[in-house]
Amino acid sequence: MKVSETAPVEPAWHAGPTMCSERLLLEHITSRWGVLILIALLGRPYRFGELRRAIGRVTEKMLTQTLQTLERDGLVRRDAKPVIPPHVDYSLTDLGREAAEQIRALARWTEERMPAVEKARGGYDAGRA
Amino acid sequence: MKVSETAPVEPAWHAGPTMCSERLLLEHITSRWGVLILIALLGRPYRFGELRRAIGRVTEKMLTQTLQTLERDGLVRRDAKPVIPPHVDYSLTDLGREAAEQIRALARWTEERMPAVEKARGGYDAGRA
DNA sequence: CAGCATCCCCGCAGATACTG
DNA sequence: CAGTATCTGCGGGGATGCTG
Repeated sequence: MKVSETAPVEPAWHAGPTMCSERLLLEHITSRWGVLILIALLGRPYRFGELRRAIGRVTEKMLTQTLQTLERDGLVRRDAKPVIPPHVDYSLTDLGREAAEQIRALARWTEERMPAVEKARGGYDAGRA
Repeated sequence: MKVSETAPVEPAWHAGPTMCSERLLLEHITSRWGVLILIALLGRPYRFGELRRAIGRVTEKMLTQTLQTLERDGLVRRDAKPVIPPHVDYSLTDLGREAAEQIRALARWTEERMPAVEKARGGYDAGRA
């Protein structure tokens, strides 16, 4: 889908067993843990365990998985220092910083507009009861 | 999570059986069909079937479901005219327009940066083979 | 410390059929 | 035309255990 044109929406941008790569990238960025990782790294680089504690309630598996996905997309840089015990730093690439800033803006927007949304939800639910 | 502060990331913003409402809102906006609906409606109002055809490959169920979610969040306005056959118009609220513009910006960003991302993916995959 | 390998569950998307 | 209702699968994500 060329979102540069507003409408009509070109099909096949999105779904199916073969989801297109743009849609996949968007999926990665806006994913549950992707959002939090990007925003955290916008502050400063983090080590693995440190990031885990900072985010909270994320399993090692999901953190690893998401970090790998973001690294593969070129958004996160993985810097493994060959020492014992292992020391791995994660930081944003320039590309990642761009993405992170956009997603942070969106996250902030949801915070700002949450009262309005909550009100709308209340009204909607009331109209059905 | 207060994303206004960059780090550390406050836990419990996100996951669990009880996902917080901000996170839910973000989920709705960035969802598979949510993105496409918002972007389409940014162009002009649509009728149900018209929207269905414009987006393509979306089942009635998912379109209905996503529209209801977005309506409940106060992003989409549903205008049902009491005629036979039924005639229902969907359009963006002011809140919805704000969200849609942000998501369109993000979608456009993914398009612009896709070459760089593809390149990064190639490099990453090459390094493992 | 920073992962990888497995198992397992339930939630959401798709398919299908029906209705005001 | 614009939905609702029900069934089913499959895979994302959590829990747990192991490793260099």
